[in-house]
Amino acid sequence: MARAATTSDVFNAIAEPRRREIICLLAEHRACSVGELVEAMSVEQPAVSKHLAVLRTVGLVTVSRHGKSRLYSLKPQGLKAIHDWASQFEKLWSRQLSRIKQNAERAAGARAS
Amino acid sequence: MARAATTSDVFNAIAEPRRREIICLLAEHRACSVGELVEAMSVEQPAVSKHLAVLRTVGLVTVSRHGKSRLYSLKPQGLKAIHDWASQFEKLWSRQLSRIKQNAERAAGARAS
DNA sequence: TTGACACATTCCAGTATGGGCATATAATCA
DNA sequence: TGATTATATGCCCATACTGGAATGTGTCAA
Repeated sequence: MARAATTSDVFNAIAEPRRREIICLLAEHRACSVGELVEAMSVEQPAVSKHLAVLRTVGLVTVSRHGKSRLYSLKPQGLKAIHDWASQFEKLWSRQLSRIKQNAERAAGARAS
Repeated sequence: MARAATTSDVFNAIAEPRRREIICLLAEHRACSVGELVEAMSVEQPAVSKHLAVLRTVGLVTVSRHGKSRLYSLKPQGLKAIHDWASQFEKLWSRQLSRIKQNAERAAGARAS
């Protein structure tokens, strides 16, 4: 079997750095045309269009036509899925972080005494 | 240019479903040997070892030798990075969700009157 | 209708993947 | 030491990806 399709789910879709960049740009500005994205990123137009197609098929963006151009906007619910998945492990990293902190404080105390 | 390496960052590493499964298993049990993972998942041992190698290179797991077997355990900080990235968009999806809810309530009110 | 513009799509090349299989390596035991 | 167990690694194949170049498609203006 080969690597899963980028369009198979949100996890695969956001693995690509350019697509995460697009997501950030769409989050900052309410909606962007393809041309605006091309200008903001340093990527050729066909590449941007392809990335947008991936994001569209996994439901992370929507399109609307406005004259000659198309406006893409973010559909953030898909990102919530990622967030929820990671939240599963929140206790683990906070516990670990507090342990690291405790160790550091204990070490500092030992040095002071 | 080709697709980014699975080992290039945490986002690419967790794109693969088996690797997410391994992460969940390691979160449930404190630590697992390769054999335990092989048994829990329905994947051959070499495949599991390769997935673990990917997770190791991106820093999501650590290994320790215990006799003949090796115990893998989760290093959850890497997952915090994912969580933090997604948190960036939290306002957007909560806003959208409340809007959807409002619309639903308004529609229900219109039907009632 | 023709031309120009904004995007989308197709084809190509180079690369890397994930699983299966065989095999190498490390550690324990008789 | 030799055998066995527990993993890791190397090789192969089919698959899929990303970017570039060229081309198709839809919309607007004159």
